Amino acid sequence: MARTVFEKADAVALVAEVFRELGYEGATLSRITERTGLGKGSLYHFFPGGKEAMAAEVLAHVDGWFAANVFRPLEQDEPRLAIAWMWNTIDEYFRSGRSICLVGTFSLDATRDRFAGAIRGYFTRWIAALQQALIRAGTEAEAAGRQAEAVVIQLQGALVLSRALHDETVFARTLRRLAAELPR
Amino acid sequence: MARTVFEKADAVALVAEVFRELGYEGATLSRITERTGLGKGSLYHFFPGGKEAMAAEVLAHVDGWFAANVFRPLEQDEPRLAIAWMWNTIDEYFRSGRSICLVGTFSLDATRDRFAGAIRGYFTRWIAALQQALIRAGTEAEAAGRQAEAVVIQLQGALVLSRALHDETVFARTLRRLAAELPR
DNA sequence: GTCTATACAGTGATAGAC
DNA sequence: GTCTATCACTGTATAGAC
Repeated sequence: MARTVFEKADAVALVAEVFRELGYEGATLSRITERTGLGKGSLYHFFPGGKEAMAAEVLAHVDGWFAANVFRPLEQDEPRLAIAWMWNTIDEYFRSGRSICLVGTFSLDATRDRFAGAIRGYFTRWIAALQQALIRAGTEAEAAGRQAEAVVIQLQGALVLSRALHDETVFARTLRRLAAELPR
Repeated sequence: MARTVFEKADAVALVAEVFRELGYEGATLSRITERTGLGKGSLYHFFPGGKEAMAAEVLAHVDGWFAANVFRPLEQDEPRLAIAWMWNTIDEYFRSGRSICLVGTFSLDATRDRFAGAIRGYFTRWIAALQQALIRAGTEAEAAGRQAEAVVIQLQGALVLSRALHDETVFARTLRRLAAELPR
């Protein structure tokens, strides 16, 4: 059988998907091995810190992706454009609700305490970035804060409900509703 | 050491709390034993079906509680009164966001597939009950459906964010915002 | 970098004494 | 009903060959 050689970046992306689907506790090493095709040897070569290091790197990877594709545009680009861009990016990223938010999953059980800093950082930056964009688009500061928080809440909630009902239309519908409520 | 004798109802309530805090995979038998004070002997006496039966009964218990305290009032009582009652009940139940939704937690990882029916039933009945109340309060049917779904989404999302940020005010703020948007 | 073999604690579950 | 002892198995992690 042909050996497949991975780079670390590939490994992180593959492992991320397993954590996303199964949660931290549900993602056992054997399931990670089985779903990624990476043997234990490879996994511990890439992540000498073991399972906790895998999850930490995966969180950092997700945060980096959002920083580049969502947070920075909101912070720096033309605000209405960045907000419109966010709806599309988010819809693609969560595959219209079929995939879910790894950070959200980690928030709900005791995994939160293991990665408290990374989890808090992700959400606070998202809310702050969106608030700034709204302010620059002409919204009053306090209202912008409330609105930004409400958007993140509804995205997370829509992911929960989408998955609970096996119904992708929930997420798409929520995105459309939010887009209509915010400055365009 | 004094032996404490439990009834099954006590056992279900105690076990529920462990699943809520740790999730299905995180709630190992030893952690359940340690946090409830119930030995394995007692647990398997109450739940011959093992861990999966524990979670199933816990889900049924949660559903029963919501049926009595949230769904039936929405379905049968004066709608504006039932909606006002819901905000208070929910706030207490989730201890203002410090506690989270067991059904929501189970929705996000592979646990969903284990209890798909119970999970879907809980959310569909909640949304349908709220939609009916809104219709009886004078809202047009389709708008009532959208609004009911949005409320459940935002409650779930607020629980995620509350926990992620260690910030209870998120949940309280969301409840107030929702209460202001719905008929009173 | 990937594999195999292996350590050893922890997993869900059962049986029998009280 | 509750306890203790124990089962077979899976959990994370490590070591060494290639």
